[in-house]
Amino acid sequence: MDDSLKSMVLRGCNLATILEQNLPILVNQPDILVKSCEEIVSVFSNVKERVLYVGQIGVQELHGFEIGGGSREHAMASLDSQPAIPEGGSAYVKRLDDLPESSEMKGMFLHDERQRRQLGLELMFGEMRGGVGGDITGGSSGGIGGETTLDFSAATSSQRQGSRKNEPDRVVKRIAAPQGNTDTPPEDGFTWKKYGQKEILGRVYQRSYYICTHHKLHNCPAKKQVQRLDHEPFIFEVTYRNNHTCRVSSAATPVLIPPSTIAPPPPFPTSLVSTNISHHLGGHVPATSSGMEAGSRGGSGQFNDFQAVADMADAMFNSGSSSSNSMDLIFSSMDEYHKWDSTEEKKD
DNA sequence: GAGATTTGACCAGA
DNA sequence: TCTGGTCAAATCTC
Repeated sequence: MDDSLKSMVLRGCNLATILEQNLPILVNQPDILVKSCEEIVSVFSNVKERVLYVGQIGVQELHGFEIGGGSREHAMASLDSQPAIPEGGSAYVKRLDDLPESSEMKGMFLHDERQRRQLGLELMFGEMRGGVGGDITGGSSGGIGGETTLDFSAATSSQRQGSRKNEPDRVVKRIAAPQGNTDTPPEDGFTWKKYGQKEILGRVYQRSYYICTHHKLHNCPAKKQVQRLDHEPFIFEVTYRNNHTCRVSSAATPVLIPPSTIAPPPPFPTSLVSTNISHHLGGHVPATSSGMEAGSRGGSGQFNDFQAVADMADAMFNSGSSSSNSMDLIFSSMDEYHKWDSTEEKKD
């Protein structure tokens, strides 16, 4: 893990600490509370993306959350070693709730169940049943609409317990319902036609079946299934099967694109929210640590930061419709970060 | 009227 | 035989 990544993690921890220490005051100032929560989510989401995309520790660490139907003891398996995956066993990633209370990883995140769910942090540890042997690829983000992707493209059909023979490669994602809307599945940038809905044994909610609307025109074989989770109706489990060949949406979320082909996101800019907290709280914010300072910037760059953060937050948290627009917004915001970073580095 | 959605029936894998 | 996935006719919406 490089220093910038460490500083980002420390920064997220510090923000959480600040939030915790000022919680009694912030409960009466919901606007600031929400902003600070969003910022913490953004920081850790960015860390997650960088880790997964850069591949420094990504897949191995996620494997540490137990793949292979093992016991609770394996849930926090050593990050230094790959857990054993039983032949033909089911694979899943342990839920955050299953992590021991002493877990540092768990301690990094908020303890309140509802808040975690709202922020989508739990999605980083989403439960998964299905195949074995595939890679876990990084989702696009945390927060509302955040997602966890498990790519089983590398798994053989014989390894997929419960799946049918010759079933095409599939990717399972968990996506929070946009704005808490449980009526409509989250958009992913592609256009789908619903061709079936069915009650599934042992499931509370019906599963919906979709096929790419361009399957006739472009002979596109892409399909997806959308299933609401029994215990968390605000979260959809979306199973993608087959790659799109239609290329109907250039801005669509690149579900199946290998992480290695995606440029790592730039370092997340520093926050103004924490500054705002300090301002609003009249100096209740504790002294910054080295981690905070490593990520802090001042001067005119703050306005750009704020604007970019606002844009990104708006795109990530408020967009429930056109994915292309939101993704454009996100990437344009990232471009802004990158430009700003470059200029700052030149100054240094 | 065209396209999307719903829903019951059918098919095939386990 | 059971169950998940798909088909296709009926219905709905624009």
